[in-house]
Amino acid sequence: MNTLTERRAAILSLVVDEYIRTAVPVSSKFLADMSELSVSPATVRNEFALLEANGLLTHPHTSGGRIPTENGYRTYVEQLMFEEPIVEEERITVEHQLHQAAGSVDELLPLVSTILASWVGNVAIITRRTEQQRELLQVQLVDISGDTTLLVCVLDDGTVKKKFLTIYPYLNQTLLNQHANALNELLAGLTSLGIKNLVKSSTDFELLDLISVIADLIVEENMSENTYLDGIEVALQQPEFSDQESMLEAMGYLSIYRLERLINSVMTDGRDPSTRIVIGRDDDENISTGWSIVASKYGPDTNTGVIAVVGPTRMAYGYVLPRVRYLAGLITQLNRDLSRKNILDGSND
Amino acid sequence: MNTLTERRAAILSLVVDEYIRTAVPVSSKFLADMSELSVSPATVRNEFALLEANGLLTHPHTSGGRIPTENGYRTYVEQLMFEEPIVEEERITVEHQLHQAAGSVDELLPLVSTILASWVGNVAIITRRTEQQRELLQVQLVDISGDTTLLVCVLDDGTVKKKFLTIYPYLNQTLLNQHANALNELLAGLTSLGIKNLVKSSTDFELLDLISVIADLIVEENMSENTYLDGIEVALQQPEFSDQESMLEAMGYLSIYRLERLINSVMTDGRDPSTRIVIGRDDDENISTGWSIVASKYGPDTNTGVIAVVGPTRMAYGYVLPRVRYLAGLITQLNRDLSRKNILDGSND
DNA sequence: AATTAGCACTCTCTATCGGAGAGTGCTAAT
DNA sequence: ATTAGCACTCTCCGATAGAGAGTGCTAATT
Repeated sequence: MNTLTERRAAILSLVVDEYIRTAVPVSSKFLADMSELSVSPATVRNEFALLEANGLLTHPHTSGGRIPTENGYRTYVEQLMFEEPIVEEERITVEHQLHQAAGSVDELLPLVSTILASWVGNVAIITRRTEQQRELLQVQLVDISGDTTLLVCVLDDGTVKKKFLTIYPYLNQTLLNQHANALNELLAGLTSLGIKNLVKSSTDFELLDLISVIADLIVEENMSENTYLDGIEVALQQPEFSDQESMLEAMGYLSIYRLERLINSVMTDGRDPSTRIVIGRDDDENISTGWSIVASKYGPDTNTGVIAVVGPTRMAYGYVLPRVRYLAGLITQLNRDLSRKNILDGSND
Repeated sequence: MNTLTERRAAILSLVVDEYIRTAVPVSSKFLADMSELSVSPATVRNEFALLEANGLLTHPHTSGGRIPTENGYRTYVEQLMFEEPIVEEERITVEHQLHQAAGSVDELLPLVSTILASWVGNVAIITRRTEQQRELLQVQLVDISGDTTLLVCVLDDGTVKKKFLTIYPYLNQTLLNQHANALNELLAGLTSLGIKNLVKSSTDFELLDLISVIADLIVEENMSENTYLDGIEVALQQPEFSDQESMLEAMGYLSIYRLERLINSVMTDGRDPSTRIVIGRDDDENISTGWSIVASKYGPDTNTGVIAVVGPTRMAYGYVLPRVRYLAGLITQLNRDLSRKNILDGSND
């Protein structure tokens, strides 16, 4: 195994940069002509050969220039990549767009996913963990029809959860209101866990079943409400998907269900960093060959959610990474602002 | 203009059927070899020439067989098409799948769109009109944080609508409950129109602004909640979209926002039939060349919503139409069952 | 008068060929 | 260690040719 000399690293870096930019294999002549290297094509070719021996470059056919291998991309990302800084103008644009969704997380996250997707020209996905510590603010029971009652729970982040119930014997709205009042007195301010503990501690409540239903409903994960995906169309314009077959395959790969599982498994495999780049078929991940993920956890908790970009391995990592990280920080900040506001308000009561 | 003799009609029908099936231009020899016609290729060619003169057929290049024009498809659909009956087995499968979503319309419609899409191999879309006559069942006001209050409205079909408000001066939860009780006494059982009339009739209510907000919120159209789309992936597998460009163009065309407007405009242009087939660029519609729509209104009201299939003009109309109609009827029936139940339950009180 | 056989014609499709161009690997010279 | 030189490989592109499919038209047939 040869060492990665400085010049060799520079050449690898240039090949990756150029291939990412143009999607065309990079030739020795092209690199030699660049002022930065001031060596002849033959020298570059020698370095090519060594980089290829190290498994960092390859060439699709004998006379067609070099492209990075997956390991080449990994080396590039870990050691060589220049992170394209976010210029003031970009920052202003993003924050301007986000102003429209200052209200709640429900509005914030889909907007951020759209912004990220169009920013980096790839698929953007944001998953959100259901906050286990959310508190129940209010319960409501509404008589819809003779045998259908609607249970409505409002949580402290403004989320509204509902569930249709069938309650025997029939309870009219007046009775339902009485029950709801009793439930509110008992449960308001509790988390799902708190409610469950309450249930455990004593069994002489009326409506015990209903209380359990509420505890479950609060923490129910509903993927379509907690995962936001955007950018499929723009991602599919890349030359990687220039024929119908690869395009359909990509569409299948980019299904929100698959990606949601994938992203979460990548970020919850015990590694600590809040930001990860997974390139191609990694040993211990079930990512497909040809695909990469740039993912970052966002807060305020270590477990709040993940924001990620998914695209072909030929991805502008140096451009994508800072932007994913930046938006993750922005979401964290906005979340923190919201919850701090709640705490302050609470102490005012 | 020549008349459409019986044999000429049969030939047109066979060409359309065959082209729909294979996406390959149909030759005179092929039709002559079919037992049904028992004429020579030369005769078929003569008929071809006449059909072409009438603008019902065309040929993409001199020696490549005939394909239908948009007018050819229209004549086929209006006069010649055989409607493929739904066999018992299909019916059972569909009704079995729908059993899972007996609960509410929210669960029913996305499932139906998925079923329809995979059934006909094209994009299926279902739009739902917000029912203007829905009654408000209950209002809730929840204190989220010092300057944010959540308004929650439950409607008589089980829909829950919410809206964040900023109320000055600050009202704590006890005060909010009092207001909510007052609002419920005043507004429960009213439609949006009823509430607006109430507002008009007298102006001495407290919280007049809030009442207006509620009236608006009840009838607020939220497209993403009321439109269901499925089948893009399966539709894009058709040979019409065999290159990246046409595929991307199709993806743009199949955007849920465009289609939602399109479908509704097609079905609300004053024509009476509950089922329509629009083929290609029609004079008075803004459908694109190459695309067709098979749409049907569903009930129980004349205005409840539309279920439709969208795909290339080379669409199996005889297969799609009965299935769209069948599912429209099925939705109507299920809706009717639901509302009848409500009426019966109401009279029992 | 309608139908059909016959035939020349057109156009597509596919394979093949060849040359230009790009890029490489290797060797020998610097 | 670097580089000039050169033979070699492979792609890309256009031209060419032949097969095949299908047509339009004319003249013969029913």
